[in-house]
Amino acid sequence: MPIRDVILETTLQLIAKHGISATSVQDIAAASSCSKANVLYHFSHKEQLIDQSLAETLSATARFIDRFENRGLVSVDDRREFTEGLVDLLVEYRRGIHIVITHPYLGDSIPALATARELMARMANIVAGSATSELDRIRFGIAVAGVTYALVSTEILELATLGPTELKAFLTEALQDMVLHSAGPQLGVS
Amino acid sequence: MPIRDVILETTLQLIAKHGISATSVQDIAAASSCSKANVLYHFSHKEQLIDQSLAETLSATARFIDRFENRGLVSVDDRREFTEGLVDLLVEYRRGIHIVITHPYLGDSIPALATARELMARMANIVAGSATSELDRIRFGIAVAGVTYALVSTEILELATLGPTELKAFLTEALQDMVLHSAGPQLGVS
DNA sequence: TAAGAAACTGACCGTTTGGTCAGGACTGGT
DNA sequence: ACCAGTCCTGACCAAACGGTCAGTTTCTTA
Repeated sequence: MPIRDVILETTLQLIAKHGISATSVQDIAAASSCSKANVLYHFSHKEQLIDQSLAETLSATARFIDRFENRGLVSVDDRREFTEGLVDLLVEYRRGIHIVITHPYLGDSIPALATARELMARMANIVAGSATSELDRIRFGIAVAGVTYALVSTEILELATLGPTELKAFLTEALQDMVLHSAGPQLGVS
Repeated sequence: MPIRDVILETTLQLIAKHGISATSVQDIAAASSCSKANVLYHFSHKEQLIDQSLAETLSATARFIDRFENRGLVSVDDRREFTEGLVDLLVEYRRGIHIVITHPYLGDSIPALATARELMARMANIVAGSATSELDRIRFGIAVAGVTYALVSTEILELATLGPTELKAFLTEALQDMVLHSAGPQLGVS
Protein backbone atom coordinates (compact mmCIF):
# COMPACT_ATOMS: atom_id res chain seq x y z
CA MET A 1 0.00 0.00 0.00
CA PRO A 2 1.51 3.32 -1.08
CA ILE A 3 2.42 5.61 1.79
CA ARG A 4 0.03 8.21 0.43
CA ASP A 5 -2.90 5.85 0.93
CA VAL A 6 -1.61 4.79 4.32
CA ILE A 7 -1.61 8.44 5.37
CA LEU A 8 -5.16 8.97 4.10
CA GLU A 9 -6.43 5.88 5.88
CA THR A 10 -4.60 6.75 9.09
CA THR A 11 -6.00 10.26 8.96
CA LEU A 12 -9.55 9.02 8.64
CA GLN A 13 -8.97 6.64 11.52
CA LEU A 14 -7.47 9.22 13.85
CA ILE A 15 -9.89 12.06 13.20
CA ALA A 16 -12.83 9.69 13.57
CA LYS A 17 -11.52 8.80 17.01
CA HIS A 18 -10.16 12.08 18.35
CA GLY A 19 -11.62 14.80 16.15
CA ILE A 20 -9.85 17.04 13.69
CA SER A 21 -8.52 19.67 16.06
CA ALA A 22 -7.08 17.12 18.44
CA THR A 23 -5.29 15.28 15.64
CA SER A 24 -2.00 16.89 14.69
CA VAL A 25 0.00 16.29 11.54
CA GLN A 26 2.66 14.88 13.83
CA ASP A 27 0.17 12.33 15.20
CA ILE A 28 -0.77 11.26 11.70
CA ALA A 29 2.88 10.97 10.73
CA ALA A 30 3.72 8.83 13.74
CA ALA A 31 0.76 6.51 13.16
CA SER A 32 1.75 6.23 9.51
CA SER A 33 5.38 5.47 10.45
CA CYS A 34 6.87 8.37 8.53
CA SER A 35 8.01 11.91 9.20
CA LYS A 36 5.77 14.92 9.56
CA ALA A 37 7.66 16.55 6.69
CA ASN A 38 6.73 13.63 4.48
CA VAL A 39 3.05 13.97 5.26
CA LEU A 40 3.34 17.60 4.23
CA TYR A 41 5.22 16.56 1.15
CA HIS A 42 2.32 14.46 -0.09
CA PHE A 43 -0.35 16.87 1.16
CA SER A 44 0.93 20.38 1.24
CA HIS A 45 -1.47 21.50 3.97
CA LYS A 46 -3.35 19.80 6.75
CA GLU A 47 -6.54 21.20 5.28
CA GLN A 48 -5.84 19.43 1.99
CA LEU A 49 -5.18 16.16 3.79
CA ILE A 50 -8.53 16.34 5.57
CA ASP A 51 -10.22 17.29 2.31
CA GLN A 52 -8.93 14.28 0.46
CA SER A 53 -9.71 11.96 3.35
CA LEU A 54 -13.34 12.96 3.14
CA ALA A 55 -13.56 13.24 -0.65
CA GLU A 56 -15.08 9.81 -1.22
CA THR A 57 -17.77 10.25 1.41
CA LEU A 58 -18.67 13.68 0.12
CA SER A 59 -18.89 12.70 -3.52
CA ALA A 60 -21.05 9.69 -2.70
CA THR A 61 -23.33 11.90 -0.64
CA ALA A 62 -23.48 14.50 -3.40
CA ARG A 63 -24.44 11.81 -5.89
CA PHE A 64 -27.20 10.63 -3.60
CA ILE A 65 -28.55 14.14 -3.17
CA ASP A 66 -28.40 14.83 -6.90
CA ARG A 67 -30.67 11.88 -7.47
CA PHE A 68 -33.45 13.35 -5.37
CA GLU A 69 -33.09 17.07 -5.74
CA ASN A 70 -35.73 18.71 -7.91
CA ARG A 71 -37.96 15.75 -7.47
CA GLY A 72 -40.71 15.48 -4.92
CA LEU A 73 -40.71 12.75 -2.32
CA VAL A 74 -44.43 12.64 -1.95
CA SER A 75 -45.34 9.25 -3.29
CA VAL A 76 -44.73 6.15 -1.26
CA ASP A 77 -42.44 4.74 -3.94
CA ASP A 78 -40.28 7.86 -4.03
CA ARG A 79 -39.90 7.83 -0.29
CA ARG A 80 -39.15 4.17 -0.21
CA GLU A 81 -36.38 4.65 -2.75
CA PHE A 82 -35.05 7.64 -0.83
CA THR A 83 -34.95 5.91 2.55
CA GLU A 84 -33.34 2.78 1.14
CA GLY A 85 -30.68 4.86 -0.59
CA LEU A 86 -30.10 6.87 2.56
CA VAL A 87 -29.58 3.86 4.76
CA ASP A 88 -27.23 2.33 2.19
CA LEU A 89 -25.24 5.54 2.09
CA LEU A 90 -25.08 5.88 5.85
CA VAL A 91 -23.98 2.35 6.50
CA GLU A 92 -21.40 2.30 3.71
CA TYR A 93 -19.81 5.64 4.51
CA ARG A 94 -20.55 5.74 8.22
CA ARG A 95 -17.04 6.68 9.24
CA GLY A 96 -16.86 9.66 6.90
CA ILE A 97 -20.38 10.71 7.81
CA HIS A 98 -19.51 10.36 11.46
CA ILE A 99 -16.62 12.78 10.98
CA VAL A 100 -18.58 15.27 8.92
CA ILE A 101 -21.48 15.30 11.33
CA THR A 102 -19.39 15.77 14.43
CA HIS A 103 -17.60 18.78 12.92
CA PRO A 104 -20.21 21.42 12.26
CA TYR A 105 -17.58 24.08 12.95
CA LEU A 106 -14.29 24.48 11.06
CA GLY A 107 -16.25 25.03 7.85
CA ASP A 108 -14.34 28.25 7.43
CA SER A 109 -10.94 26.66 7.55
CA ILE A 110 -11.61 23.29 5.91
CA PRO A 111 -13.31 23.36 2.50
CA ALA A 112 -14.55 19.79 2.78
CA LEU A 113 -16.58 20.73 5.82
CA ALA A 114 -18.01 23.76 4.07
CA THR A 115 -19.08 21.42 1.27
CA ALA A 116 -20.54 19.06 3.83
CA ARG A 117 -22.52 21.90 5.32
CA GLU A 118 -23.98 22.71 1.91
CA LEU A 119 -24.86 19.07 1.38
CA MET A 120 -26.63 18.94 4.74
CA ALA A 121 -28.60 22.05 3.85
CA ARG A 122 -29.58 20.59 0.47
CA MET A 123 -30.62 17.38 2.16
CA ALA A 124 -32.70 19.31 4.66
CA ASN A 125 -34.35 21.19 1.82
CA ILE A 126 -35.21 18.00 -0.01
CA VAL A 127 -36.81 16.62 3.11
CA ALA A 128 -38.57 19.81 4.14
CA GLY A 129 -39.63 20.73 0.62
CA SER A 130 -41.30 17.43 -0.10
CA ALA A 131 -43.31 17.19 3.09
CA THR A 132 -47.05 17.16 2.79
CA SER A 133 -47.70 19.21 5.93
CA GLU A 134 -45.87 20.89 8.77
CA LEU A 135 -46.21 17.81 10.93
CA ASP A 136 -45.00 15.61 8.11
CA ARG A 137 -42.04 17.93 7.69
CA ILE A 138 -41.11 17.63 11.35
CA ARG A 139 -41.63 13.90 11.32
CA PHE A 140 -39.62 13.42 8.14
CA GLY A 141 -36.85 15.63 9.51
CA ILE A 142 -36.71 13.76 12.78
CA ALA A 143 -36.62 10.44 10.99
CA VAL A 144 -33.77 11.40 8.67
CA ALA A 145 -31.76 13.14 11.39
CA GLY A 146 -32.53 10.26 13.72
CA VAL A 147 -31.35 7.46 11.52
CA THR A 148 -28.20 9.41 10.76
CA TYR A 149 -27.26 10.29 14.30
CA ALA A 150 -28.46 7.07 15.84
CA LEU A 151 -25.95 5.27 13.68
CA VAL A 152 -23.20 7.71 14.59
CA SER A 153 -24.06 7.74 18.28
CA THR A 154 -24.02 4.00 18.67
CA GLU A 155 -20.52 4.13 17.24
CA ILE A 156 -19.44 6.91 19.59
CA LEU A 157 -20.99 5.23 22.58
CA GLU A 158 -19.87 1.85 21.36
CA LEU A 159 -23.32 0.36 21.66
CA ALA A 160 -23.41 -1.45 18.37
CA THR A 161 -24.74 -4.96 18.85
CA LEU A 162 -26.10 -5.76 15.41
CA GLY A 163 -24.16 -6.70 12.32
CA PRO A 164 -24.25 -4.32 9.35
CA THR A 165 -26.70 -6.38 7.34
CA GLU A 166 -29.27 -6.76 10.11
CA LEU A 167 -28.73 -3.16 11.11
CA LYS A 168 -29.43 -1.97 7.59
CA ALA A 169 -32.63 -4.01 7.42
CA PHE A 170 -33.89 -2.75 10.77
CA LEU A 171 -33.01 0.85 10.05
CA THR A 172 -34.75 0.75 6.72
CA GLU A 173 -37.85 -0.80 8.19
CA ALA A 174 -38.06 1.62 11.10
CA LEU A 175 -37.38 4.60 8.88
CA GLN A 176 -40.02 3.59 6.37
CA ASP A 177 -42.56 3.06 9.12
CA MET A 178 -41.99 6.62 10.19
CA VAL A 179 -41.93 8.24 6.82
CA LEU A 180 -44.25 6.31 4.55
CA HIS A 181 -47.56 6.19 6.34
CA SER A 182 -47.98 9.95 6.20
CA ALA A 183 -46.84 10.32 2.60
CA GLY A 184 -49.03 11.08 -0.35
CA PRO A 185 -51.14 14.25 -0.59
CA GLN A 186 -54.23 12.19 0.04
CA LEU A 187 -52.90 11.38 3.47
CA GLY A 188 -51.57 14.77 4.39
CA VAL A 189 -52.12 15.45 8.07
CA SER A 190 -53.86 18.70 8.97
CA MET B 1 -24.04 41.63 35.94
CA PRO B 2 -20.89 40.38 37.64
CA ILE B 3 -17.95 39.86 35.32
CA ARG B 4 -17.88 36.21 36.32
CA ASP B 5 -21.36 35.69 34.87
CA VAL B 6 -20.51 37.75 31.82
CA ILE B 7 -17.60 35.43 31.16
CA LEU B 8 -19.76 32.31 31.57
CA GLU B 9 -22.42 33.66 29.24
CA THR B 10 -19.85 34.79 26.68
CA THR B 11 -18.18 31.41 26.82
CA LEU B 12 -21.43 29.60 26.13
CA GLN B 13 -22.12 31.94 23.23
CA LEU B 14 -18.71 31.59 21.63
CA ILE B 15 -18.31 27.84 21.95
CA ALA B 16 -21.83 27.31 20.62
CA LYS B 17 -20.85 29.27 17.53
CA HIS B 18 -17.25 28.23 16.90
CA GLY B 19 -16.70 25.09 18.95
CA ILE B 20 -14.51 24.59 21.98
CA SER B 21 -11.15 24.08 20.28
CA ALA B 22 -11.56 27.13 18.08
CA THR B 23 -12.44 29.35 21.02
CA SER B 24 -9.38 30.55 22.91
CA VAL B 25 -9.32 32.04 26.37
CA GLN B 26 -8.12 35.20 24.68
CA ASP B 27 -11.26 35.27 22.50
CA ILE B 28 -13.47 34.89 25.53
CA ALA B 29 -11.61 37.65 27.36
CA ALA B 30 -11.94 40.05 24.43
CA ALA B 31 -15.66 39.36 24.03
CA SER B 32 -16.10 39.85 27.78
CA SER B 33 -14.14 43.13 27.69
CA CYS B 34 -11.50 42.05 30.18
CA SER B 35 -8.04 40.60 30.17
CA LYS B 36 -7.15 36.99 29.59
CA ALA B 37 -5.45 36.95 32.98
CA ASN B 38 -8.71 37.95 34.58
CA VAL B 39 -10.59 35.10 32.95
CA LEU B 40 -7.98 32.75 34.37
CA TYR B 41 -8.27 34.48 37.71
CA HIS B 42 -11.96 33.61 37.99
CA PHE B 43 -11.61 30.20 36.36
CA SER B 44 -8.18 28.80 36.94
CA HIS B 45 -8.24 26.60 33.84
CA LYS B 46 -10.02 26.67 30.52
CA GLU B 47 -11.38 23.23 31.32
CA GLN B 48 -13.02 24.56 34.49
CA LEU B 49 -14.57 27.44 32.58
CA ILE B 50 -16.14 25.07 30.07
CA ASP B 51 -17.30 22.82 32.89
CA GLN B 52 -19.13 25.58 34.68
CA SER B 53 -20.64 26.90 31.47
CA LEU B 54 -22.25 23.53 30.89
CA ALA B 55 -23.10 22.76 34.50
CA GLU B 56 -26.73 23.87 34.33
CA THR B 57 -27.47 21.91 31.18
CA LEU B 58 -25.84 18.80 32.57
CA SER B 59 -27.59 18.88 35.93
CA ALA B 60 -30.97 19.41 34.28
CA THR B 61 -30.28 16.49 31.98
CA ALA B 62 -29.14 14.33 34.87
CA ARG B 63 -32.34 15.15 36.77
CA PHE B 64 -34.39 14.16 33.74
CA ILE B 65 -32.57 10.88 33.36
CA ASP B 66 -32.87 10.11 37.06
CA ARG B 67 -36.61 10.36 36.74
CA PHE B 68 -36.80 7.58 34.21
CA GLU B 69 -33.92 5.30 35.04
CA ASN B 70 -34.92 2.02 36.66
CA ARG B 71 -38.43 2.42 35.37
CA GLY B 72 -39.73 0.88 32.21
CA LEU B 73 -41.10 2.99 29.41
CA VAL B 74 -43.44 0.42 28.12
CA SER B 75 -46.86 1.85 28.82
CA VAL B 76 -48.26 4.61 26.67
CA ASP B 77 -48.48 6.94 29.66
CA ASP B 78 -44.86 6.42 30.63
CA ARG B 79 -43.71 7.12 27.12
CA ARG B 80 -45.89 10.15 26.83
CA GLU B 81 -44.40 11.56 30.00
CA PHE B 82 -40.89 10.75 28.82
CA THR B 83 -41.27 12.36 25.42
CA GLU B 84 -42.89 15.48 26.82
CA GLY B 85 -40.11 15.86 29.37
CA LEU B 86 -37.49 15.26 26.71
CA VAL B 87 -38.83 17.91 24.38
CA ASP B 88 -39.09 20.37 27.27
CA LEU B 89 -35.51 19.67 28.22
CA LEU B 90 -34.23 19.96 24.66
CA VAL B 91 -35.97 23.22 23.92
CA GLU B 92 -35.06 24.85 27.23
CA TYR B 93 -31.40 23.84 27.21
CA ARG B 94 -30.91 23.68 23.46
CA ARG B 95 -27.74 25.73 23.46
CA GLY B 96 -25.99 23.61 26.06
CA ILE B 97 -27.25 20.42 24.43
CA HIS B 98 -26.06 21.70 21.09
CA ILE B 99 -22.57 22.16 22.51
CA VAL B 100 -22.47 18.81 24.27
CA ILE B 101 -23.70 16.94 21.24
CA THR B 102 -21.27 18.51 18.81
CA HIS B 103 -18.31 17.64 21.02
CA PRO B 104 -18.19 13.88 21.31
CA TYR B 105 -14.40 14.11 21.54
CA LEU B 106 -12.47 16.05 24.23
CA GLY B 107 -14.09 13.86 26.87
CA ASP B 108 -10.60 13.04 28.09
CA SER B 109 -9.60 16.64 28.65
CA ILE B 110 -12.90 18.20 29.71
CA PRO B 111 -14.75 16.50 32.57
CA ALA B 112 -18.09 18.03 31.65
CA LEU B 113 -17.94 16.26 28.31
CA ALA B 114 -17.06 12.99 29.98
CA THR B 115 -20.12 13.45 32.17
CA ALA B 116 -22.17 14.25 29.09
CA ARG B 117 -20.98 11.07 27.48
CA GLU B 118 -22.13 9.07 30.47
CA LEU B 119 -25.50 10.79 30.40
CA MET B 120 -25.90 9.95 26.73
CA ALA B 121 -25.07 6.33 27.44
CA ARG B 122 -27.59 6.22 30.29
CA MET B 123 -30.20 7.79 28.07
CA ALA B 124 -29.50 5.25 25.36
CA ASN B 125 -29.87 2.46 27.90
CA ILE B 126 -33.20 3.76 29.12
CA VAL B 127 -34.47 3.87 25.56
CA ALA B 128 -33.00 0.57 24.49
CA GLY B 129 -33.86 -1.22 27.73
CA SER B 130 -37.50 -0.32 27.65
CA ALA B 131 -38.18 -1.25 24.06
CA THR B 132 -40.65 -4.02 23.43
CA SER B 133 -38.78 -5.53 20.47
CA GLU B 134 -35.71 -5.02 18.37
CA LEU B 135 -37.64 -2.95 15.87
CA ASP B 136 -39.18 -0.88 18.64
CA ARG B 137 -35.70 -0.32 20.04
CA ILE B 138 -34.44 0.97 16.71
CA ARG B 139 -37.52 3.09 16.19
CA PHE B 140 -37.36 4.52 19.69
CA GLY B 141 -33.65 5.23 19.30
CA ILE B 142 -34.13 6.94 15.96
CA ALA B 143 -36.95 9.05 17.35
CA VAL B 144 -35.00 10.22 20.39
CA ALA B 145 -31.80 10.84 18.46
CA GLY B 146 -33.81 12.46 15.70
CA VAL B 147 -35.68 14.96 17.82
CA THR B 148 -32.43 15.87 19.54
CA TYR B 149 -30.32 16.36 16.46
CA ALA B 150 -33.07 17.82 14.32
CA LEU B 151 -33.32 20.62 16.83
CA VAL B 152 -29.57 21.09 16.88
CA SER B 153 -29.20 20.83 13.10
CA THR B 154 -31.81 23.42 12.34
CA GLU B 155 -29.84 25.75 14.57
CA ILE B 156 -26.54 24.94 12.89
CA LEU B 157 -28.02 25.24 9.42
CA GLU B 158 -30.09 28.22 10.49
CA LEU B 159 -33.30 26.69 9.21
CA ALA B 160 -35.50 27.52 12.17
CA THR B 161 -38.78 28.94 10.98
CA LEU B 162 -41.05 28.08 13.89
CA GLY B 163 -41.29 29.81 17.25
CA PRO B 164 -40.32 27.79 20.33
CA THR B 165 -43.90 27.16 21.46
CA GLU B 166 -45.09 25.86 18.12
CA LEU B 167 -41.87 23.94 17.68
CA LYS B 168 -42.31 22.25 21.02
CA ALA B 169 -45.86 21.26 20.19
CA PHE B 170 -44.93 19.86 16.80
CA LEU B 171 -41.91 18.01 18.11
CA THR B 172 -43.92 16.43 20.89
CA GLU B 173 -46.66 15.38 18.53
CA ALA B 174 -44.29 13.93 15.94
CA LEU B 175 -42.25 12.16 18.57
CA GLN B 176 -45.26 10.62 20.23
CA ASP B 177 -46.58 9.42 16.89
CA MET B 178 -43.34 7.59 16.39
CA VAL B 179 -42.96 6.16 19.81
CA LEU B 180 -46.41 5.49 21.20
CA HIS B 181 -48.12 3.37 18.65
CA SER B 182 -45.66 0.53 19.10
CA ALA B 183 -45.58 0.73 22.87
CA GLY B 184 -47.18 -1.68 25.26
CA PRO B 185 -46.34 -5.37 25.31
CA GLN B 186 -49.70 -6.08 23.75
CA LEU B 187 -48.57 -4.21 20.67
CA GLY B 188 -45.01 -5.47 20.51
CA VAL B 189 -43.95 -5.87 16.93
CA SER B 190 -42.45 -9.23 16.01
C1' DT C 1 26.10 3.11 -14.54
C1' DA C 2 25.16 7.77 -14.80
C1' DA C 3 21.64 11.24 -14.16
C1' DG C 4 17.50 13.26 -13.13
C1' DA C 5 13.20 12.88 -10.81
C1' DA C 6 10.64 11.50 -6.90
C1' DA C 7 10.43 10.29 -2.03
C1' DC C 8 11.88 11.39 2.26
C1' DT C 9 14.15 13.48 6.51
C1' DG C 10 15.93 16.46 10.59
C1' DA C 11 16.51 20.90 11.83
C1' DC C 12 14.41 24.97 12.06
C1' DC C 13 10.88 29.02 12.19
C1' DG C 14 6.95 32.06 13.42
C1' DT C 15 2.66 31.94 15.67
C1' DT C 16 -0.69 30.75 18.96
C1' DT C 17 -1.94 28.36 22.85
C1' DG C 18 -3.03 27.75 28.06
C1' DG C 19 -1.10 29.24 32.03
C1' DT C 20 2.02 32.03 35.63
C1' DC C 21 3.46 35.91 38.22
C1' DA C 22 4.63 40.24 40.37
C1' DG C 23 2.49 44.12 41.08
C1' DG C 24 -1.21 47.95 40.59
C1' DA C 25 -6.00 49.60 41.78
C1' DC C 26 -10.06 49.55 44.29
C1' DT C 27 -12.78 48.15 48.16
C1' DG C 28 -14.67 47.86 53.18
C1' DG C 29 -13.42 47.69 58.00
C1' DT C 30 -10.84 49.60 61.98
C1' DA D 1 -4.76 56.97 57.74
C1' DC D 2 -3.87 52.29 57.40
C1' DC D 3 -4.42 47.71 56.14
C1' DA D 4 -6.03 43.43 54.29
C1' DG D 5 -8.39 41.25 50.83
C1' DT D 6 -10.38 41.08 46.38
C1' DC D 7 -10.19 42.30 41.61
C1' DC D 8 -7.58 43.00 37.74
C1' DT D 9 -3.59 43.76 34.45
C1' DG D 10 0.71 43.57 31.23
C1' DA D 11 4.57 41.06 30.63
C1' DC D 12 6.24 36.83 30.30
C1' DC D 13 6.89 31.55 29.61
C1' DA D 14 7.18 26.74 27.80
C1' DA D 15 4.89 23.75 24.75
C1' DA D 16 2.66 22.52 20.59
C1' DC D 17 1.19 23.72 16.31
C1' DG D 18 1.42 24.01 10.93
C1' DG D 19 4.65 24.79 7.70
C1' DT D 20 9.49 25.53 5.22
C1' DC D 21 13.87 24.21 3.53
C1' DA D 22 18.36 22.39 2.41
C1' DG D 23 20.02 18.30 1.77
C1' DT D 24 20.01 12.96 1.45
C1' DT D 25 18.32 8.62 -0.09
C1' DT D 26 15.79 5.79 -3.32
C1' DC D 27 13.73 4.80 -7.71
C1' DT D 28 13.40 5.10 -12.76
C1' DT D 29 15.03 5.13 -17.12
C1' DA D 30 18.13 5.51 -20.87
